[in-house]
Amino acid sequence: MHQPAPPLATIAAALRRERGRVGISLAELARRAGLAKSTLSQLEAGTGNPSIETLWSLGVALGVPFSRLVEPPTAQVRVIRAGEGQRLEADQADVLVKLLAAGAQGTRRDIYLMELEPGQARAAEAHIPGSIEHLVLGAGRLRTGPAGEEVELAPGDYLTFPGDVPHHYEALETSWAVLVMEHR
Amino acid sequence: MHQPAPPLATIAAALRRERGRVGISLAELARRAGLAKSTLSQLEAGTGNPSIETLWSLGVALGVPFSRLVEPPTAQVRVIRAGEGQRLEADQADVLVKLLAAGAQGTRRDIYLMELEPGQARAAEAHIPGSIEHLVLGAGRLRTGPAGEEVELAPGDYLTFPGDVPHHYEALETSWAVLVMEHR
DNA sequence: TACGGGCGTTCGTCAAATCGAACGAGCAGA
DNA sequence: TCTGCTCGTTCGATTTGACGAACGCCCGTA
Repeated sequence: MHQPAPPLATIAAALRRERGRVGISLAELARRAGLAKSTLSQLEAGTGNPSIETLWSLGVALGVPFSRLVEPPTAQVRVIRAGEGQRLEADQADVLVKLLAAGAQGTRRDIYLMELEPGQARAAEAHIPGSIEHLVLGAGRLRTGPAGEEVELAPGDYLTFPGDVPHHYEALETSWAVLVMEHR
Repeated sequence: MHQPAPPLATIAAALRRERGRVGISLAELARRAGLAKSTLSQLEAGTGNPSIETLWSLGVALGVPFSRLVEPPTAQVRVIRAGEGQRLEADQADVLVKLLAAGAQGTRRDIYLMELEPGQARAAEAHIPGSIEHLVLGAGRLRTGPAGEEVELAPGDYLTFPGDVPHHYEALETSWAVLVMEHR
């Protein structure tokens, strides 16, 4: 898998953008980050290849997570696979998954409503790396989680776990849940 | 705001982990990334402070997004039981809002659990422009929506509407709902 | 007009990251 | 055993990123 963009220009743009958002001068940011003005000046000019520690301290000073500075601004077009919601629906008879709101290009979350009938445990494949699942049980009883770390949920319970490892769903009663899939 | 972890050791661990996942040798990875073996060896040992380009090429060679290498292993399994969790400051007595998952600065969605007692209608100010609210009712009956376009919801119902206009919440019974706030 | 202060850039120096080569270890096969 | 290969580490040489100082610039103000 190829990464989309060379980060040099991206970082320069991100620094200018985030610094403008905070509303401080280049010199002020350099002070807060503990860097030399010259270093920051070159970074914002697109010249130079900062070390991790340098960029990290800038992230801290700007109050933004690290990835904000290296990844292209609008969460690069990680296409939400059109069939992803329906595929789950198709291959298991006693699970119904409804896509409530698809994250448009550039957003990072899909919202599903999942209805499950009691039956044997269902295994789910690992999703794309970096995805996270958030789940709130609406009704019923549900045993779910990453393989080996399953948890039993009651209505109103909230569970989050990485979606990029194999995990299980097992409805102990007829259940439904809200599932928020968070992509990277 | 402070970032959680010093990235030096995190990177070393991430490199070993991801390389093991791909199943290639240190020398092979160095070859694919176009780096000297010695450089990679020191990085995996925790010594050194790689430049962005160096770490980027490793990300490409490993086929993982960049942030995978610098941020601590993001998600673990976490459960918030129906009664647990820290409640947010409620501006009205008969509403409880619980933040289940905050979008770490820069992400675009927060997940809330909202509990409402029946009472008079509650008006919400308009949020920041571009925000969208998604709501799935878990139990009870809730009448909500933008002013003038309120809809009555039953358990399992899903409603979405712009959050940047004034809107109302009115619980007809004791209710709870999952609220996903989508920003920007 | 001259002054002080902050701004962002440029230049020379130094420390450090990267490189290339050599090393010992492990392993397969003749 | 000996050969040939790959692995991962260590050690000088060199490129290069980070620093500090100086520069020109723009504003308020005396």
